[in-house]
Amino acid sequence: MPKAYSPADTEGRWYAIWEERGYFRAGRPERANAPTYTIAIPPPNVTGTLHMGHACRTTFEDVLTRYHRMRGFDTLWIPGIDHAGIATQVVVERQLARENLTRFDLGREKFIERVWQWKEESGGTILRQLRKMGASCDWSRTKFTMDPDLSRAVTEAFVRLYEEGLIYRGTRLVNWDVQSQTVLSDLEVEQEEGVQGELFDFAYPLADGSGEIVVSTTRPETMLGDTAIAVHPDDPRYQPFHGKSVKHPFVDRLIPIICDAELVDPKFGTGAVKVTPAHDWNDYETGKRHDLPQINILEKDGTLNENAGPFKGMERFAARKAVKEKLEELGLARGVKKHVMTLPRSQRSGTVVEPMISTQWFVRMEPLAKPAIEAVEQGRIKILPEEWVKTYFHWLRNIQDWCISRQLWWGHSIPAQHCGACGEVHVSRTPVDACKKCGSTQLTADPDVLDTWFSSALWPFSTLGWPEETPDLARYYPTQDLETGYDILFFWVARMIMMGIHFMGEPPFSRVLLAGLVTDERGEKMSKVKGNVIDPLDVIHGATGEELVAKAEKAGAKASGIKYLKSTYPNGFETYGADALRMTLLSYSPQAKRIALSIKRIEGYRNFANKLWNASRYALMRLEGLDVVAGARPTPSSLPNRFVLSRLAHAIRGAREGIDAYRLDDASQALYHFVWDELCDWYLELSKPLLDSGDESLVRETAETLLYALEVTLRALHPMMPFITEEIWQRLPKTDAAETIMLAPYPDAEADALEDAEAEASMAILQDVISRVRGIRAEHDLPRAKHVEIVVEALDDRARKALEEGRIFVEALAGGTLQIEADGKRLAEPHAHFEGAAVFAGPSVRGAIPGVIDPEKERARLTRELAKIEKELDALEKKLGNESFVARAPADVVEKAKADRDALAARKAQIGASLARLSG
RNA sequence: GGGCGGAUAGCUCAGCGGUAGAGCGCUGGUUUUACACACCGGAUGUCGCAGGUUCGAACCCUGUUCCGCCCA
Repeated sequence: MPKAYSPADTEGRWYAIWEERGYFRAGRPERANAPTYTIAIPPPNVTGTLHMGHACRTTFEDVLTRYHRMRGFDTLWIPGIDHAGIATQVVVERQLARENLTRFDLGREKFIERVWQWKEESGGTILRQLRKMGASCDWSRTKFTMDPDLSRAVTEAFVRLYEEGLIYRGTRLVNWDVQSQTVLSDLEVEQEEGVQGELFDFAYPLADGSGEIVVSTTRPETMLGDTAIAVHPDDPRYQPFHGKSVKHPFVDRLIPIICDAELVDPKFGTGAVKVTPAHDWNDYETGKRHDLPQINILEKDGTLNENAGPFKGMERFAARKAVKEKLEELGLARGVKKHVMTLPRSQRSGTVVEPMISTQWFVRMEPLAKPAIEAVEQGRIKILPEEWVKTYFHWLRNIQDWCISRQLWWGHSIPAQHCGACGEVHVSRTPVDACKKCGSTQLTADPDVLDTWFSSALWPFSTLGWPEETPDLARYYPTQDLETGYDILFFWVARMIMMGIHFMGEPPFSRVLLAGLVTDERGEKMSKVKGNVIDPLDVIHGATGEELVAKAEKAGAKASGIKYLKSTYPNGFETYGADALRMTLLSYSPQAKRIALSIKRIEGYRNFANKLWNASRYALMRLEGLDVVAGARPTPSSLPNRFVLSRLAHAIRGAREGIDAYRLDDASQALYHFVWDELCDWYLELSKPLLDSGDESLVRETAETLLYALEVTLRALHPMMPFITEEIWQRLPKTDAAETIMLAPYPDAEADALEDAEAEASMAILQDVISRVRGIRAEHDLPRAKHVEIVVEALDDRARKALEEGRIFVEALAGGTLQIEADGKRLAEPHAHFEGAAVFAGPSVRGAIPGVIDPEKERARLTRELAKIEKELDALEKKLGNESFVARAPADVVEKAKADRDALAARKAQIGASLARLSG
């Protein structure tokens, strides 16, 4: 075995074997009667490449999947990709642009062909990358949302919802993305807060020439669509204006002055508000209240239409400028103020979204939301961490209808036809030949496609074959856990719950597990421009500083981003490996909304992998020629062997409880702590004197326990660190016939380990003595080679037994000869009996090391120790001096305080006396 | 404007009613044949601020300041 673990030599090899041997597949015959455990992957975009968010998802889901697989479940992790409407269309359009073509040059059909061609060639790179993370998906069931079967599911769902009156076509104000030239749902509009803008004031002259009314706007061009001026009915300033009209300065139109207490805040601006029902949400509602005309002034591309009169054909922002200038010219401008505002931007294109009146398809959400709320209220779905439940309820209880049509080419067609003769709309699974109302054959297919999230909402059952009643659907629906980032709780999770309940009659999963977003170590969102994107593959495989910079530059990072990159990671990344990255991602609390990924932390887990590797190396070296195999649990007699099996039980319990409670941070921590601080730092060291003891049965027992504990630990760790655990496990001699650790059973704290409180308590005493002796060695610069005599006295029976039984361990680990005192005579006055002795006092043992001290250093050490003891003792005495505490606190708490106080007092006396002797 | 969350060791964070924890960093020592990606020691905190509840508060309550995010 090499001295250091090399992930590069291990990971690819094992993954290929696992995949080739079909270990990831669900439906293994021997598990035909086993309970199922299913997770549907949050399908990444077909255009996507692996980023830390995916790495995070993949790790969490893989841990859950592997854990359940090892526990014997028939485990299915369904992989797949999303067609990602706008994103994909943009990628292919950009490609066309390089050939000086637009999608319109190709035409719809040819364009779609081109997208498919792109998809076949370079789509789904990410699925290959997920394998690098170790994802144990059942690749034989990989789905794509545009596959024929999934498209059929979309059509079926649409038609059924339409027939049930839950999908309708409506004309109303919608969010329009002028760049992508499509409508967006509310969720796809992001509010950019704190934008420095300006408030422009201008005057409308009254039609009767009796004066003017001044209004304010951040979007002057919208005045071309104004159809009212609103004032507050109670505002005395505008009493004389009630019932009057103003004259529009650019288009031939009289605009009424109306009173509206809801829209107008008399304290804001001039107290008079221009009303543009066709381009503003509040104004739209106001318009409906007052039956105002809706005048649309925009074309789909954001230029102004014929309703804009002289401004027709201008781009919206150019028009804004032109309108202002023209108002200046006319003497109607009334000044400009700075104004902080919120801008709605398209999540996809980033452009400022324009509210516009349009005819679109909508899903009526309220009836669907109700059961989705109940499912969580009744506990049929559990959302973790629980703090998200409130957010979930709040959104669903205030839900708006969902605009599902998109004016794109790439996506699922809306299964509707429009009659050119009578206007009748037909929605059907297969197209009709003639209009059912008028018989006309002038039917055109609805040109729109569906919101990508519509198909995603069906994902947990469409991937299993719905609407066909397939065996997979019967066996694996509902799934168990759904794990994803909290950012798509509404976009995806809530909609899946609604659709799952609606179409399948029961929720699509029983738990929703939400995780935070991965950011850079400063807590800033990773972005190509900022140059702070950490590519999971670079972390896994390693990358030089130059490579990182070159990559960031190619991705379009700003100079400041490059600077950050250079100063933060001057030497790039070493080959940390997938296991280290996985452990790191797991180590963050799921309650944290930010996962500020630190390379140092990854390095720490890389070191951990190496630690595990070397512990195994030690074990295998020591086992050579001993003919032991890992198999049934040993029942050792020696203290360290009992100790390690007991701590192992504790670690397994921690791991299981952590995973079950979706606290993978606790689970990984429990195992990390066990391996490093208990198995390696203590047990391995304790095993050395045992294995060197020459006592055949003791050697055998220890070899068996060592191997056994290691083997169980590897299985416990496997879901988190699949590669290294497999690599080591395969090298261990064992009776287990399993071909792979992947299919070996997950350890159980009761059956596979052995709790032993007695052994733990005794070991704690030995550990205490060893640590104290080591502390004295360090303080007095006593090298390991310097042999010392350790005189100890047990203060109780257990300690006496432990010291007698543990002599060789203390001697080996502390380095010295142990002299156990038969009574307390000499250690009661150590300085009278031991020349130049360093003394120590633990909770159940006191002792001395004669002939070693440097008086100065010893005094310093004892003073420090005494101060610590006194601080604790003071606190306890104060507490016990409080009558209320003794009277009201639970008896066990009081008892413990008393016992602690007595032990501390004894230690204080011992240390205090030594210190006094030294100083005197 | 409404809602949610955070403020704990130099940094990143865990703990959420019974004497303050981890990793990294800092620091002294060690080539002890598993591991220097290591080992053995050490130092480090008015747990944002102010009140309250309690025998006891980092933890519960109220207020307050700053910082995030979400929704309007």
